[in-house]
Amino acid sequence: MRYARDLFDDFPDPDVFLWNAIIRCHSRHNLFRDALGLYSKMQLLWVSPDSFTFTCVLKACSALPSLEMGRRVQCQILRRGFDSDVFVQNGLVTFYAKCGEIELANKVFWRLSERTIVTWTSMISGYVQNGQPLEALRVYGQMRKTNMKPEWITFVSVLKACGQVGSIDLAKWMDEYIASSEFKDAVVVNTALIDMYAKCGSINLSRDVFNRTKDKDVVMWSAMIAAYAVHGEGQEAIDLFKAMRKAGVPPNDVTFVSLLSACKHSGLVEDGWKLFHCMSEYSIQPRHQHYACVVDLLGRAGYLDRAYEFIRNMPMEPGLSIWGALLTACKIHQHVPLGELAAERLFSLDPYSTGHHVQLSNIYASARMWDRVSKLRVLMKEKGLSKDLGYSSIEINGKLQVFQVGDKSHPRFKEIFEELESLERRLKEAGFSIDAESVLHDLDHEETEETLCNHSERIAIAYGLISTPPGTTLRIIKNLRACVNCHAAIKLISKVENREIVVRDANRFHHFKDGNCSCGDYW
DNA sequence: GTAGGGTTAG
Repeated sequence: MRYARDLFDDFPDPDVFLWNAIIRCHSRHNLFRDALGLYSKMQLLWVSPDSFTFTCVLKACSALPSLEMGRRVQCQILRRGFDSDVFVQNGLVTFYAKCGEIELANKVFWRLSERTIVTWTSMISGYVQNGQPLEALRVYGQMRKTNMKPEWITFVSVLKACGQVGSIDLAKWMDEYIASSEFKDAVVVNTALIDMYAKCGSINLSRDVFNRTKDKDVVMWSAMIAAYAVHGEGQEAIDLFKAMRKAGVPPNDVTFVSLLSACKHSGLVEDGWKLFHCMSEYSIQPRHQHYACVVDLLGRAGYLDRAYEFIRNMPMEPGLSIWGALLTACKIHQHVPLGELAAERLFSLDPYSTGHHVQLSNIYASARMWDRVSKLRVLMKEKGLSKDLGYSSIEINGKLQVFQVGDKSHPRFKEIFEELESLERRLKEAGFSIDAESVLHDLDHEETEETLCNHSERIAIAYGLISTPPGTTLRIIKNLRACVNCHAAIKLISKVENREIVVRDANRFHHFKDGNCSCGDYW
């Protein structure tokens, strides 16, 4: 790289081809700011950029990302008449999507007179990256209507969208479709399939894909380990890691993040601790993320002091995820002093995050320190923090239903609320208090994120109960942060109503049947 | 010599 730059600098009067080459060279080495600097310099020297220059520069703007710089580049593109060049326009779609400006990406996309498979794939993956999987699938549907032939990258984005939606029926349909295509043995596509099935709740189908794929690479092994992690099957993840070593595939840093996260969800503290310390055997430097996993691992298991000690001995400055993990642990184990310490660090690192305030508030509430709860509420109001609305979704007969707190938009909402009341009655009779969180609610008529989630979750459960006959599987998919009481309630419902209930909370699955839950974790 | 991509997780 250095050598290339020296050569370039020695050139008396580089033309646009040379400028393009050196800009691309910097981009390839992740030196995006330098690439953009060179682009500015080139303009100062009156060298006219061409379509190659613009695609490279847009890529650098996307990678940073820098919305402001990209917009300036777009002005140049218009001024110089490159607004019909399909490469440049594809770069623009990607650029806006990577900056989170998905509407602008969409605008550029539909204005184009010509769309290649890359354009379509850029738009689909743009929606996926911005967490809008249904839009991504819609665009894919539109693409199919034009008889455009998908490439393997297109499938990867579509599979990711399916995983985000969480519908197992959709997942199976895509799998069958791909099986009939020329990409059925592609390792990258199969890796995306493994990930998709895991996110749709079926670890067995993930494993089927894994088993049938030859020449597995490190990414595929890691994806399968991550799949076990998300399903709370820590021992399986560790066994797979052993098999991976036996197969002679060296792990990478991502493999270890998945492994450590598998351990922490299964309470395998000592295994996780050993794995963390054996990373150097593979010449992998633990990153901040690995440290965060260990803090989580120790913290969830209740070793709060050990976790704090570990943080203090870290070779790098502990960031958001470290203190966040400690705060979560303090919430689980109701440790007020350490929770306050973690929250203090979080507030200074990220003063305007609602989540951290809510978590600390919940720690206080669980310790019944109501005065501190109110003080915190005042602080939140002063900072102007708004609440994030929690929502839940539920899949019934392949159809996805989304509920938000207090949602009355559903045509059968009256029935739903009645079912909810009857549900609470039945639970109370059985000795469960599902409404513990509403103590907080009653305190000052303001709901925390958590009570909001619980509320929509309960609506979702009620809806599932009135829509499905006993004996069927109920899948509650998104964003559920079921508290201990809700967990107990779902257990009971699975028994009383003879239903299998699959719940996905923030990061893993829980299968409820006959009053039992197969993913234990800390509950 | 240009564009889209698989595993990390609250």
